[in-house]
This record gives sequence, structure tokens and C-alpha cells, in this order.
Amino acid sequence: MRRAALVAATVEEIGEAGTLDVTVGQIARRAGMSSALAHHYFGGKAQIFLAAMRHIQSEYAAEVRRCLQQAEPGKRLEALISANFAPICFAPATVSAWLNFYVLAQSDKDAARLLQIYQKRLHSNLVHALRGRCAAPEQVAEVLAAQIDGTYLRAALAGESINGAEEAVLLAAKALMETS
Amino acid sequence: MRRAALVAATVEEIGEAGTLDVTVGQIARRAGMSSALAHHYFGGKAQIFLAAMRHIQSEYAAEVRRCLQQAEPGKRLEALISANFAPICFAPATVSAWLNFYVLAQSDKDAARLLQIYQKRLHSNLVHALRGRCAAPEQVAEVLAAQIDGTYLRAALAGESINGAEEAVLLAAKALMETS
DNA sequence: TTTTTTATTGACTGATCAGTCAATTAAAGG
DNA sequence: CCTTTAATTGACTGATCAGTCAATAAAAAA
Repeated sequence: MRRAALVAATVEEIGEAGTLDVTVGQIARRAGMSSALAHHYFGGKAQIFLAAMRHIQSEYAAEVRRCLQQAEPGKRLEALISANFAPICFAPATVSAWLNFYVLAQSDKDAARLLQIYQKRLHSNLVHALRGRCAAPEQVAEVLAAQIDGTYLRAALAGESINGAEEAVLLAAKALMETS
Repeated sequence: MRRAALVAATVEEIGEAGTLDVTVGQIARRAGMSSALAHHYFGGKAQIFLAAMRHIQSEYAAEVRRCLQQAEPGKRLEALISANFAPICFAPATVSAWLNFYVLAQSDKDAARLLQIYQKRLHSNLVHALRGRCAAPEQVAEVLAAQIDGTYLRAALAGESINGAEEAVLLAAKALMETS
């Protein structure tokens, strides 16, 4: 499928360049087609990138479901954190795409809407996972969401030493639950 | 001073656009001069933006010094966190510039170096402030640095509801110190 | 005043790129 | 086999912009 190839090529290209300033031509060439065809299938550059982010988010959502399902009831939070740092979600190119997506969401309405969906879902997942394990799930969820995003940010910049990221978030989570 | 005006205009323009894709012409016009003059003083667009980030970082460093100085020895960490959320450092345009700076640091050598300086200094400040207040200052500093960056990230995207950001980081800091 | 240096700009250039389109090839349907 | 539909592309276009430069104005030095 051409659309799938373009979505994959988009993530790879952005991951390699580290910026959203990749041309449609580059993406199309990597996907093995002409830039005109890319336009034919998606209409424009913005829509190509949004499709790529939707794909990343659906893979993320699937990973979350998978981890939550096979988690014992009292370990939902650990499963949720684990999902965020699964290889599919935490690959350098993926993280780089996220970082650029954040920047885009500041100026692009569609990106902002897509981001809000992710944030709301993460928040509600966190609150649910925290219920019964701390006194103020809402407040702790906010803090933990920032912790996850911040760890992502640093991962995108570190490149290599991504080790310890999940452990860091787990540490914060445990500390927050024990003291609130 | 022309250079100062350009630096200020750069931050404003990026803050308003939410992206690094602002033209030298826009920046120069906001600073009340021609784009040719902007090139005359800085040499190129990249250097204009780097100068703006250096300015932001020097203001930040000054705020950190100020807060640390007037803090009692046992409250260094609180002072450090407070500095990060001072109006000068936490203004929407400033946070937006930071976010774009992060993205740039993925592909630009000079930006990466500048970012590393900031990260190293923040880390060493955190470790110093944590010494004697928890068992594993190094580890906690990593977690807290991510917490601060993540909170910044969310601030750039929230726009309005920046309230509670400092409180969130403080909450995380206290929890981490009590449990490690 | 004259000269030299600095500040300043409008007008260009060269390159890049998103998006279009008419034309070609291939596939599907009848 | 013929026809209709879909896939595919090379070649363009129009616009944008970073960076240059020669020329002018202003200020400083002599």
C-alpha cells in the first residue's frame, strides 16, 4: 500500500533529519515513488505528516491496550508506563517525530486537536491506573504526564543513552504515590 | 542597540508564530530595520536565533543566581525550581523559543552544544541542591530535570493554564526526596 | 572642511519547494 | 478486444526567502 509506505518513510525521514523541514520529494523518494504521487494520495505535506502521527498514535494506543490487558489489576500504572517505553513507541525516529509534532501543535489547528486527544487519553488512563493507589490521582496524573513527556524530550536529544528512562518514570511514580 | 532589538524581536516573533519558520524580514521589521541590516549584524538567520537563545539562557542563569543567593542553605532546591518558573523564564514566548530550540538541537551542532551547557549546569545545580536531602542526588536530579523540561513542554502547548506548573514540580521534588 | 569609517537600505539573485497538470501506462470491467 | 478507470510521472509554475551588493546617508576623525 502506497499510503503506508509514505507514512513509514515520513517517520524515517523526520527521524533522520531531526526536523519537519523535509521535502515531499525526499519522503516520496524514500517510499519509492514520485512526489506527485505523494500529493495524489495525501493532498499535501501537512496531511502526510498528520497521517504519520495518527499512525504513531494508533500504534501507541494498541501497545497501551496490550500492556493493560495482560497486567494484574494492581499493576495498571506500571503497565501503562511500560507501554510508553516499548520499542515501538520509544524508537528514536518516533520520539523525534513526537518532538516535531509538539512544535507543530502550537500553530496547526489539526495537530493541536490530535495532540489533545492523546493528552486526554493519557490523563484518563493515568487517573484510572492511580485510583486507589494514592490520595490525589488527578494531581499526580498531571505530574506524571509531564514526567513522561519530559523523559521523551530528553530521549530525543540524547540519541544513545536512552537507558534508564523507564526506570526514572517508575521512580517518580512510586515516590508520588507513597507521599500523596 | 540594534542587536538587542533583533534578539527581542526574534523571541517575540517565534513566540507568536510558534515555529522557527519566521523570516529574517519579519524579525527585522519588528525590530524596526531592514532585513539586510539584520544580516549585517548577525551574518545569518541561524546566528540570530542562537544569539536569542544565548540571551534567554543568560537571563535564566541570572535568575538562578539571584534565587540561590537569597535562599537559606536548606532551601536551595526550592529556590532553583522557583527560578525556572520566574516570569522572565516562563513567559509563553520564551517557552516557545525553548521548544523550537530543542528541535533545532537535534540537527544543529551549535545549538546542541548550547543545549548541553544548559543541561549540564541544571544537572549540577540540582545535584548540589539535593545533596544532604536525599540518598541518591544524581538519580533524583535526572528525574527532576525531565520533570522540569516536561512541565515546560506542556506550558508551551497549554498557553493559558500555566498555573500550577511550579507546584507540580515541587510536589515531585518532595516526593522524590522523601522516598530515596 | 575633507576624509574615513560606519550604518543603512532597495533591489537583486539563486535556490528551493509545494502543489498542479496534461500526458502516459497499467489494470479492471464488460 | 475495447473501454473505462486508476496509477504514475516529468515537467512546470508561482511563490518564498536567505543572503549579497552596490550605493547612499550619517557620523566620526582628521
